[in-house]
Amino acid sequence: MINISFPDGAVRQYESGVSAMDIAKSISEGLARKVLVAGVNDEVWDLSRPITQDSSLKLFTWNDAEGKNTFWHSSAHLMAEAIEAKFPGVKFWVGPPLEHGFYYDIDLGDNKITEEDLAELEKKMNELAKQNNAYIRTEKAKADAIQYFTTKGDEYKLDLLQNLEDGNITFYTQGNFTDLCRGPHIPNTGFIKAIKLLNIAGAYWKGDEKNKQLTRIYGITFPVQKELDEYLNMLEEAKKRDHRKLGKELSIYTMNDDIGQGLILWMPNGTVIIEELEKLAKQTEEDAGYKRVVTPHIAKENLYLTSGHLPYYADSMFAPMEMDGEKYYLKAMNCPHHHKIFDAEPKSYRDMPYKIAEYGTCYRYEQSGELFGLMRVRCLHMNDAHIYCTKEQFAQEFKAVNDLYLKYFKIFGIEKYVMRLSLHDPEKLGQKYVNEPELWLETEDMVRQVLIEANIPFVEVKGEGAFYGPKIDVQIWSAIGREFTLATNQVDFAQPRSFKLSFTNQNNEPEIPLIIHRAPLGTHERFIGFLLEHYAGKFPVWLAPLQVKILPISDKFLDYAHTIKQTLRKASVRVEIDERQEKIGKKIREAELARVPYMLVVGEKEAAENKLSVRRQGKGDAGQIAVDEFVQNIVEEISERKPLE
RNA sequence: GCCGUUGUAGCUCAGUGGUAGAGCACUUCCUUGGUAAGGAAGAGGUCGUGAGUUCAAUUCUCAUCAACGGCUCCA
Repeated sequence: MINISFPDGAVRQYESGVSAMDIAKSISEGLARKVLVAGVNDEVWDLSRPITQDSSLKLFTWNDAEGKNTFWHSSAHLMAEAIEAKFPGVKFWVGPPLEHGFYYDIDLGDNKITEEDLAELEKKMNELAKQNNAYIRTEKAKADAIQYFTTKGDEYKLDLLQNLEDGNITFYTQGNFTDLCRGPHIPNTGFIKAIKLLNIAGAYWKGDEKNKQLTRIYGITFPVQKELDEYLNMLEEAKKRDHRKLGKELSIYTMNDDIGQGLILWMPNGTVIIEELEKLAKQTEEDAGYKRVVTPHIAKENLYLTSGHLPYYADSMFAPMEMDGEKYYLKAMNCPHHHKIFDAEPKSYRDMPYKIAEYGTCYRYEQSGELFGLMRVRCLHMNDAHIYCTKEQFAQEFKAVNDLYLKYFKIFGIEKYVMRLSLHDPEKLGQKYVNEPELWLETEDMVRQVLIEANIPFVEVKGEGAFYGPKIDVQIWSAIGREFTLATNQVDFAQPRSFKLSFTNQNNEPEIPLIIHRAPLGTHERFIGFLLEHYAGKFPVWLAPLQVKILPISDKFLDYAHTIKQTLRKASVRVEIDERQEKIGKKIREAELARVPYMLVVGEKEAAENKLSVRRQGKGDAGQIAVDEFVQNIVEEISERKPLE
C-alpha cells in the first residue's frame, strides 16, 4: 500500500500501481468525469499512469491552468492526426499550448494548405474526437526512437531526440497518430467538444529567420460549445476597440499610399490629442526641472558612428542622403543630438542633474511586416528627455522618473501593465550590447535597487536591454492581445564615454556623467493608439477632440446656440453646433456615436431661462443647468484633467 | 524581410468573362421636430496598379503596391 496526500492535507492509502483516475473515481464519479490531468509530486502526469510510491496528488480540471494546457496540447495532437490524414507524409515539429489555444508547426513538403482546408480539418477533428480515442503513453529506448524516425525520414523529431536522455523518451498515440512527446495528455479525445482552427501562418524553424519556414496552424478548443461561442464573441468585441478601427471611425489619423507605409497623417481630431498630451508633458517637465530643446531631424553619419547606433542599428534606419560628399541620416533617436547640447558648454557639478526634453521626431525603417496601425510606425514623435547626472544622483533621479510614470498613469487610469527590468544577455556582449560586463552588472543592480526600494512589482528579462544599458520598460497589451512597450526608462553608461561627456566635480577633476533616457509617454503614435483602446474611444473631456456639441431642437434656436458657443469658446472649450435641419433624435445619435462627452440640447425652455439641457455621452439626459454653472464645471473638469466617471 | 489571406463608391459590404449594385454618409427639396436613425429626389466608382490570355477582363493568369493574420525584428 502507498500513502497519497491531498492538497487539503488528508492522506489516504491505495494499492501500489493505482492511477490518478482510479483515485478520482474513488472520490466521486462527478470528479472523475471532470478531471483532465494529475499533479503527482508537483509533476504533471497522465491520469492513467500508475503511481507506485508515496506521493502528493492534485487533480486538475478545465478550471486549472494545468488542465487547460494539457487539454490544448492534446488538441494539437488531434489536429496533427487530422492533418496527417489529409496530407500523408507531412512532418511535425512542435505543438505547444498557448495562453488561449494551441498551434502546431508543420513541414508540409509540397502540400499547400489554404484557409478553406481549415473547415475540412475541423470536421475531421470533430469526427476523430467523437471516437473517444485514448492518448496512450509508451516509453521508448533512445536507439529505437532514433530508428523509428530515421525510417520515417523525420529530421525534425531526430533533432528533438538529440537533446533527450535515454530513459526519458516517451511516445503518445491516439487513433492513427503517434508522436514523440513528453506529455502528459488528457485521457481521450472525447473531452474535446468544440473546435475552431483560427489561422495559418509561417513560422521559422526554432524561431530563427535563417532557418526554413514551417507552416503554423493556430486553433482553440473547449470542452463545451458555449465556451467556444463566448471566446469567438470576445474576439469580435476586442476588434471593436481596436485602435485602427476607432482611429478611422473617430477621424483621428489616416495613412496614404503616396505618403508611404507606416507614416501617419494626423487628422485634426488626432492633433488635438497630441497637443493636449504635449501640454501635459511640458507642464510636468517644467515642474520637474527639465529645460526644453529643439533639434534637427537629420544629422551627419559621424554622429551615429560616435553614438554607436550605426553599427548596431543601420538596418533600422532610412538610407542616408548624400550631399556635398557627406552622408546625412534621418534621426532614429534623439539622444546624440541632446548629448551635443550637453557638450556645447562646460558643465560643473553645480549644473547636475542637467535635464533636457523634446518631443522629438524620429524615423525608423521598421520591416514592412512589422508595421501595425499606430503601434509600430516609421515616423514617430517621442516624449524624450535625457538626464545627465552624477553617480550619486542616479538613484534619486531614476526613481523620480519612475514616480513620473506613476503620476501619468494615474491621470490616464492606466492599471493593466507590467514593469519589465530589461537586462543584457552576457552571450551577446560585443554584438547586441556594448562589451562592458562589469558596468552592465553594476548599473543593472542600481536599477533593480530603485525598483525594490520603491516597492514596485516587476519582472526581469534577459536580452531586452538597450545596447548602451539596462532599462525599465512598461509593457502593455493591445486590444487584440499584442504586447508593446508603452514607456521606457533607460540607463546609459556607454554614450557618455563615446561622446567624451564630462563635468567638473567638487575636486576640480573631470568626471563622466551617467545618462538616463526616458519616455514616460512613449511616442504620440503608440500612446494615442493605446489610449484609443484603453478608453474605447471615449476620451476624458480634457483629451476629447470635441468636448461639447450643441444640439438645437430646431433652427429657431440657432441664435441662442451661438451665444452659448461664444461663451464656451471664451473659456477655451472645444465646441461645435449641429446646425443641420435634422430631428433632435438623429443629432443625439450621431453625437453619441462620435463619442462627444457633452451634448447640450437647447430649445424653447432653455432659451427662455438661459439654461441648457445636458446629456453625457453614454449616460443619457442629465437634466437642466444654468449656462454659467455648466461653463464653470466643464472648465474645472478640463483644467484638472478629470477622468470620466 | 518571410509564410498566408484580402483589395469593388467616403464607410460597411454584395456581385459578374459582355465596362457594376445595396445600406449609411454626401447634395437639394419637403418637414421646425424635445433626448440614439422623418420623407423624397440626386450625385458619386475607368472594380488597388501594371502586363498577359481573350473578339471582349472588374471577373482568368502573372507581376507589383498596400492592408490584414502570424513569424522574425523592435534603439
